[in-house]
Amino acid sequence: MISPRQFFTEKLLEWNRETNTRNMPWKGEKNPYRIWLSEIILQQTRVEQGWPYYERFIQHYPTVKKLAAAPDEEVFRLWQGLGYYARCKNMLAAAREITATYQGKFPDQYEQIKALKGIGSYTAAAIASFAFNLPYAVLDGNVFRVLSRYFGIETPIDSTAGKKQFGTLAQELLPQSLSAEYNQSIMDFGAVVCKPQQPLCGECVLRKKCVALHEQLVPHLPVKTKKLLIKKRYFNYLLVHYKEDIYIRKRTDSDIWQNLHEFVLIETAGPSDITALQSSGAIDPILGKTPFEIDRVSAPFKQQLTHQTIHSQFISITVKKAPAIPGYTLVPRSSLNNYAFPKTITTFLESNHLQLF
DNA sequence: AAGTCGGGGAC
DNA sequence: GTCCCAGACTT
Repeated sequence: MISPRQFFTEKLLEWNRETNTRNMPWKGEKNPYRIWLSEIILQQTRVEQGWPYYERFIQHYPTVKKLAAAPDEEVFRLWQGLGYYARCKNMLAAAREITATYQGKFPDQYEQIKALKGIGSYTAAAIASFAFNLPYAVLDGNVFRVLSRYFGIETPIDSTAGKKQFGTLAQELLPQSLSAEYNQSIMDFGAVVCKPQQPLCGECVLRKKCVALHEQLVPHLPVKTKKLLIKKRYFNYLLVHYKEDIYIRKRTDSDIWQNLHEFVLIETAGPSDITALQSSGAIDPILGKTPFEIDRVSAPFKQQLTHQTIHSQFISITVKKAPAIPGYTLVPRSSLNNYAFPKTITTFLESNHLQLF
């Protein structure tokens, strides 16, 4: 009698060879730089969303040295719209580390790979196995889901105990000589068959021994404990025009959108308008006594983030003298396409055809 | 151990 | 609205 574990591994590999038709530009790739780039882009990101970004980055930066030599702002512009911008910053740091320390040759040992910025246990295992055939099992959202269902494990995957338990199991299941193929198989299987919603249990090659299916636990697995708390925030953006220039700054606080740019921000606890902003004295510390003229006020914009709902509006004003606004700099409006902005701002800009009112 | 970091697609 | 995606880092 074949054990559940052996059944699992063999059926998975068989499914990959005979049934799996999932195709991606980096599949079968052996160039560690390309594998790394795809893994960074795809962290918490759907394949369909990351795909065009991957193509663009490979075109602009065919080697890690090219990426390392690129100006920060240019790279952030390419990353614009993809989210989780710390990935971009860490990616650049890693590219420069690889260039400086390893002469541009991607390190081929797990510990060296994992020591690079932005590379955690998942990405290190992915690079180690795909590029170098090292026996490290990947543990991502797909793997958690497939393992928890097939083995009927109810330990929360977002707990320390869960990560340890699933990590140990995943490593034990890995066929050491087939790490690349196996890792690819289990992730594709989780994405195509053992999906989060409406998994294809009817045609699943593991169904005979799937604990969750037999105990009707499929919709309840995997278990997560943390619940999401979503805050509402209200951003009032002043588009302060001086001649052909406008004020912007780079966000640096420990907050969302680090390293992206924005216009003059007044955050309020609730919905506000220009009259309320003036009477509350919120504008004084920014413009001082500089007289200004209100040109136009935009419709409200809403953007849903994982932990926050951002309500924003854009207020266009003109000044005849250029005040010193702390933290902000004047740049030509025509140069705005050289800077990376958050989605809510690019959406606003595009809705106005870059006319800024 | 818990919080936080984007944007988008499926339901 | 909800969930979650080829996770990692900070506090």
